[in-house]
Amino acid sequence: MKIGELSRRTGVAPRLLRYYEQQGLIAAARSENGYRSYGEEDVARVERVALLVRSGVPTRLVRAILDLEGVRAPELAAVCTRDVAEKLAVELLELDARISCLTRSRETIRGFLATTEHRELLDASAPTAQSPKEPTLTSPANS
DNA sequence: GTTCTAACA
DNA sequence: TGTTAGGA
Repeated sequence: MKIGELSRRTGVAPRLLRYYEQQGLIAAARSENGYRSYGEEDVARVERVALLVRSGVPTRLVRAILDLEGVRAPELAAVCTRDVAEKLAVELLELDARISCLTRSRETIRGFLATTEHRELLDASAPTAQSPKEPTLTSPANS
């Protein structure tokens, strides 16, 4: 499929799709006319990238995460440089800090809403709640 | 009409 | 990112 269709199916603007490609987050084959050509798998890939980015993960980390998932063989992981490992450890710390921050914010909001007369809005998919086409989270391991 | 690259405000 | 230019 071409970029237009991928854009419609993922809700990600063509402009952004090209940007993600520049950042090495997604790869696209090229057809004879020079147009980017995507496969079905790319739909999920893009949704995943988009979710990661929307979650506040810097593109540079998104790239790292995606690359890491590609390295399944323990033999390869074993050769991870000390330098690389230390950088990843730092990312992990920053990620934990953000998750904690977001978790506290969520509880604060949830707690407040539960106190109001609009508690029903806490029901997962409330009619008015805006949650259009949320991709079903991540692909690999996801709760 | 859709897509491409490059570049500016 | 939006958008415009100049092509294919």
